[in-house]
Amino acid sequence: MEKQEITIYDVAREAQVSMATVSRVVNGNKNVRDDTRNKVLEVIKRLNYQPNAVARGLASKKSTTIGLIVPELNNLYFSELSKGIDDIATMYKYNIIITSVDTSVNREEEVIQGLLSKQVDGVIYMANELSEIARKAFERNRTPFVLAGTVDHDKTLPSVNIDYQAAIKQGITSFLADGKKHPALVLGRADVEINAAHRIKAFKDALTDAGLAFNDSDIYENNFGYEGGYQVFEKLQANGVDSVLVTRDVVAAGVVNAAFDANVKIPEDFEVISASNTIISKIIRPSITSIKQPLYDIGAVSMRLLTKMINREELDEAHIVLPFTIENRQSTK
Amino acid sequence: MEKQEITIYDVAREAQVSMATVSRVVNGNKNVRDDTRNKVLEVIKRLNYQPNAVARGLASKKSTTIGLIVPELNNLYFSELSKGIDDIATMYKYNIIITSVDTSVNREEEVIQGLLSKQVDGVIYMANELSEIARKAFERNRTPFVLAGTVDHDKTLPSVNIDYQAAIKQGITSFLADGKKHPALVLGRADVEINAAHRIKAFKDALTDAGLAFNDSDIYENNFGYEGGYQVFEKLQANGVDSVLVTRDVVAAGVVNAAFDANVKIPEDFEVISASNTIISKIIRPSITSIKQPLYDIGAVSMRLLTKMINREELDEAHIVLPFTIENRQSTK
DNA sequence: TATTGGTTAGTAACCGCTTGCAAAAAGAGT
DNA sequence: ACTCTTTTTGCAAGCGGTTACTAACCAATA
Repeated sequence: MEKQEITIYDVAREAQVSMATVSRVVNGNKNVRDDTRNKVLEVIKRLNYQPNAVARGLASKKSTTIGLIVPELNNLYFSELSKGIDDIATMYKYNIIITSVDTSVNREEEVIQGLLSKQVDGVIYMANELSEIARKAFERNRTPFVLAGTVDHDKTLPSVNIDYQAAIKQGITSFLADGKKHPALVLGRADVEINAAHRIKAFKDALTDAGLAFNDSDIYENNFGYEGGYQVFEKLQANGVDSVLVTRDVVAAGVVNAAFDANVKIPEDFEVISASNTIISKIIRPSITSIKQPLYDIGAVSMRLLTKMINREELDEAHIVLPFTIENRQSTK
Repeated sequence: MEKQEITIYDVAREAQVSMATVSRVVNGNKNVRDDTRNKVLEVIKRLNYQPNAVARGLASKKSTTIGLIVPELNNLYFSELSKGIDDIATMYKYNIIITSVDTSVNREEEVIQGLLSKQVDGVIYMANELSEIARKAFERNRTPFVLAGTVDHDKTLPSVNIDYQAAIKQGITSFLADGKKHPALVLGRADVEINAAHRIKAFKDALTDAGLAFNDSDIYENNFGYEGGYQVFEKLQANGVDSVLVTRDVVAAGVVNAAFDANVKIPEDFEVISASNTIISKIIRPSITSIKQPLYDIGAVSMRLLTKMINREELDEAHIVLPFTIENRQSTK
């Protein structure tokens, strides 16, 4: 008893109207007499008709689907952003095709083309930085794109961010205010833009403002997660660093645990701030003071922005900067 | 200069062949002479032709897209599963439409219908339990479904799991072996199947085997994350519990921190095991002994299973049980 | 040379829906 | 009753592919 899929034809026949009318009813077009509409709705319900979204997409050139590009699936930072996106997407009846792109592998072009071939109505790109490949792919197309929590120096694409420079600067300044003399910065790769142009610059600025000299060796690159953080602490200590701002929370957790294991007193002798406020910062003891980015909101606002672009509404502002705060916990005074 | 989308017609015209031939080339059909194929491929490259996946889907009734249903996006447990799924999906060229379903809201039916209307080739359902709504929706359809880390007492649908009962039992037994006298179980809701039929039963069994009495009050329901875990510790202590198995890792983290703050010595006076081995269990001090479910593998195997079902291959086994281990950390002896 | 059979390529129907256009129906006005 | 509008409805042409069927081609075999 293979169940036949019910099509718009079946409904039309059963309701004794044309498929055009059924289509109008389904799409809420008002040019339908009330009793006709009711008749059609009754049949739709009776047959349990469900429009085929693919056929619809082909005919209307709208898929009610958006693409989401993330660097890693199993990372709370992006999960939190995704949640904001998902909630708004649901509200506007969009589905989300999620694709993870390990930028080290050269699959970005392919992934973006794949999304476009599925006729997504828009794409949200989340990473720390907009890669050249992605930029070019986006510029070649008229599909709307939004960058969420992603730095783009050209500002060609709409984006939603916080002021990364201000955040880092405030963090470093607070170290100095607490009497620390030798702050450091631990980040992923120093050559990606969000780090080079924003974080490192902010770090320099904070030092300069305080009359301190900047030294390249105070920038530590680390991409190796918790273990990496744990290991980098030794270097930090060897170099006399007494306070550190770490971009990724798991790395920060590694640093804190290493300090704890080395009997270094936090925050008295060593302070830590993390740039992503996930639950890890809160759970670990000592808990970690974090730059509290409104991740959920960044996601939600990005998605809202995307819906506006899809509907070709006027954008008040294509580069939205959301406020951040610093959540004080035990790892700073 | 609105760029026209290149269609198969354009390629056909340019290559002076019919669209059928282009289609064959694109789909790797071998009934094409080599020089014809090359000519077509050259044009495809030159025009940068990208087949429209929607049109393709309509004509072929395959979308090369699968649906993924998760309870929460921002939960490391599901993220880890998703990663396994994603990697295999990528390998087989499937895209993933991810949808989160808060089961408390009654949107499950709608979500599943939405996925089906998009003509997904298959669906992976991840939750702790297969809801009745989902079961019915799945049974009405011939779209392949796989349950990943999800209990289904009827075993009507293919699934990939670990042996939850054995895992819990082993955990509780280890408490007793360590000399603990009063173990407890903290879980989400006691009435969902994975808990009632598996975890609670295993808890009872372990006690019975050790000649201890089971008491309903040793089952604690808690769905409130870290804070909830923190609060439940007080009750545990008041009731004389000396060891606890907690299903969610953040809840376990709450318990551990509460114990720490209450100066209760772990593991000497209080032992904790978590049923999900995410990074949180590893980072927290004392680190938490965890049932190490092969989450990534569960995801990967589920996806592989789904591809087999999609291709109508014979299934050796529709209910796969993967091995688990217990990762000993500081929260147990 | 006629027959056969395997390749290669084209024709056109179809997938299920949207939508512009025009016809039919229903009101309105005189 | 008749014309002029305004609404409601149907027709049919796509949307961009896949694929069954058929025809053309070509070499091999009888």
